[in-house]
Amino acid sequence: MGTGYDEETERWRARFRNGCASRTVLEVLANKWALYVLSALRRSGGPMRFNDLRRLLGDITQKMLTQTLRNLERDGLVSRAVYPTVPPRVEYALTELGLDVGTLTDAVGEWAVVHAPQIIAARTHYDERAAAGPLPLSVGR
Amino acid sequence: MGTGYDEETERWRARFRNGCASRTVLEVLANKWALYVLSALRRSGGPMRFNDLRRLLGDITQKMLTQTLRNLERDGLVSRAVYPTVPPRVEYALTELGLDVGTLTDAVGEWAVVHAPQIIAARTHYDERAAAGPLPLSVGR
DNA sequence: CAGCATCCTGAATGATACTG
DNA sequence: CAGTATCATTCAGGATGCTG
Repeated sequence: MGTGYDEETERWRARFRNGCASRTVLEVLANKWALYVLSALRRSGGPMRFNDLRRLLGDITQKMLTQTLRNLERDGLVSRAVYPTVPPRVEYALTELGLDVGTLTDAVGEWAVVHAPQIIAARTHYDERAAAGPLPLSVGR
Repeated sequence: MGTGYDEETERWRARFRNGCASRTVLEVLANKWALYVLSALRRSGGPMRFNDLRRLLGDITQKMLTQTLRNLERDGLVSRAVYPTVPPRVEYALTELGLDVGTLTDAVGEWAVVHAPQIIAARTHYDERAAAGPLPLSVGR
């Protein structure tokens, strides 16, 4: 009301005000290790123990693996089962939702394999021009 | 070599060592304003000026809009055209790559609309249980 | 084995003021 | 109009050491 925009624009803005569903999902997947953990669990096809994941991922710290797993559990993508044995046994697995997100990460992966090289190339190109200094006078640089 | 994993696992790890294409793409899209700027430019269907974007996005600061546009330009998703008039006129538009990424953000959006509510619900559920304190003795909490 | 607690660094985001 | 510059804040990520 009173923003000076037409109805359709107002609707567009309403959809994109913070809380947009896409950003919720992107924030989940953009965590540094989330994609790797999800992928590892997908690949195993069943539950994995903490140190199995840790070894498979190689250079992740315990803290980050714990944190990533907690977040994924909180978001309902991963389940955590504790068996009160000695030594302790904790198994992580994908939930239905976690399995389903695989369809999305696959889509991202397919797009990425094709286009990420173009993004990298664009960056290199941009950085080279930037290093060459500002252009003297240009239209549509 | 010498990590104790079989060939197939080694190949999996190689793909997911830092530099995985999916993460490059996710890092681009996960910036707080990237999705909104891309969406605004898509919606307009043509070039938009700096302050048009600023007004449309509402609560973005100049700094963040500038930074987001520079990043998107660097990544080859947005083009920047400067017209040396008085007052200055700068137009931003989607490149071919920027237009193409729309197919991906659409996919994210479709998945998100269906599943983001489940993620939100899982969080609420998790937080409620956490607030209730640790469970006394549980298997597979 | 599967973690938790602590401390630290750099990057992302933002508020504010100034400028060609 | 379309920025740049500076300062403050927050937080993700990580190194290290300890524990039920």
